[in-house]
Amino acid sequence: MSLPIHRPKTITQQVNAVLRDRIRDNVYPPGSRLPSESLLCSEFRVSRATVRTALTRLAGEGLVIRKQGDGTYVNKRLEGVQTNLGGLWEFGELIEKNGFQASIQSIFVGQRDAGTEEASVLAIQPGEPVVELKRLFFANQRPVIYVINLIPANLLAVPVEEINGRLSIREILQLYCNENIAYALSEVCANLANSEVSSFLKLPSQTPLLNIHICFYDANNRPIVSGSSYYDDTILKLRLVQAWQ
Amino acid sequence: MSLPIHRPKTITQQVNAVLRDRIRDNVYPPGSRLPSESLLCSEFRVSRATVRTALTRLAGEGLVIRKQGDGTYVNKRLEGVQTNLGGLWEFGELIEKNGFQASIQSIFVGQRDAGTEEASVLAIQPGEPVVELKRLFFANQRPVIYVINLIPANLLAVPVEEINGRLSIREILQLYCNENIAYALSEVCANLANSEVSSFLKLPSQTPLLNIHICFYDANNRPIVSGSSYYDDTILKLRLVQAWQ
DNA sequence: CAGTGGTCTAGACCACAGG
DNA sequence: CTGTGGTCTAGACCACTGA
Repeated sequence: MSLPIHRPKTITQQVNAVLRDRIRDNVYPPGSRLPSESLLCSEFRVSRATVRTALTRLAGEGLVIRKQGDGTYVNKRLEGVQTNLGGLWEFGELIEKNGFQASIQSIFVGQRDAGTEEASVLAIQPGEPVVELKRLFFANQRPVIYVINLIPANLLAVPVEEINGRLSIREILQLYCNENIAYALSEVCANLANSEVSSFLKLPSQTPLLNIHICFYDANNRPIVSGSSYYDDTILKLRLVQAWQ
Repeated sequence: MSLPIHRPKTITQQVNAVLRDRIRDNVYPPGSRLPSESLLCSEFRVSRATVRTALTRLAGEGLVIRKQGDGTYVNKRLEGVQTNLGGLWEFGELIEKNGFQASIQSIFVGQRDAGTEEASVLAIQPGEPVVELKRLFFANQRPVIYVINLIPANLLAVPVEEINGRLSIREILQLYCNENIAYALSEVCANLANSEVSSFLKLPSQTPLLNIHICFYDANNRPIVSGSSYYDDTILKLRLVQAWQ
């Protein structure tokens, strides 16, 4: 097993988390102005650069809006559902942000040989073994996302049988492969549901669905997982916030 | 007319631009290691914080990958098409990144009264006037994106007739409204083409299309434009890079 | 081990918004 | 005018990687 190294959070992360909690708990209500950066510095006993790094991240997620010469304000438009881009593949989070209760069903976990196209995405040879995960995500007991993931089998540090199919992809990679995601390339398409997908999602076939292909890479630029997911966007809204510049 | 204030670029932006150019021009080829941060500091005669800010931005776009204890590398997987999220609404850029020649046709620019739902998105009263822009984007003379934008008419500083329908939304807002975008909320859906859309895009109706709704806000949290765009994703790929954490 | 990027500090000056 | 956020500097120490 991998050793779960305890890595204490950095000061910046702690400040970020405190501010995020205060916004969530309405200590800083929507639309209100946050304490000035220098006030936060003295409260947390940290330098201004640290506070600014934390605030920059919140602003990048659209949680706060900064106005030069004025102050930093809580964005009041995010009370409803929303998602930052990074959470695009944390489906549980996505479902709960939409106001539903999330659950996962593992449909298949097993090993097979990679096809030609699959192999090329994962930068392995066709026929090399891959671990396949097919999973279904539910929002309030209703199936909403169907996902297929492929991991090159040689990355796996444990037998296939030990994989818990209900963990997030990030957790699976960390626990079973000792790998961390550095970046991801994804492609968004609109497709009609095929029979496999429509049966799992309990939809009429030929329903238009969002289909997102993704490939995750580690810091060595090696592909570590590919994924293909099908959304029923009538139930689950795919909403993004983007800060500008 | 608005006054085009000349704002000299910050040092960070200049460093960022130089590094970006060098990567584009293969001074730093794909996969190669960049000079260390301290080397870049002495080359540009700036502090390390400045260099790091510039590199952090490049890393966030996935252009480079940083490895602690090792170095910063040019991501070799971005040679082909790709798009960062911010560019999602710079359609010309998107089309050219896909390797096509981009052109714009302005189909309609005019004023009308807002409907109920439109008014609620733009935080105005139903029946208040809005400026509507309908535009078609071409990739190599072939229509690929159809967009409808709505701007509250009271934001406009010039008569509707003066609007150049071939500018980007960002430019239109800056030139004619003196507004800058602070953030955007968007929603991605898979829809079947209706008759209006399918005729413009020259597609059979009932084709599945990507449909992206967006609303841009300024720093005062006021909605300044809404938009609805339809992609033919068989021609134009919607690809995103996301850095992780 | 030496060199890299990751984090953090304590200052400084600026542009800008508000009263 | 005062106070805000925006930018920048010159240091410091740490964690990590590769040879």
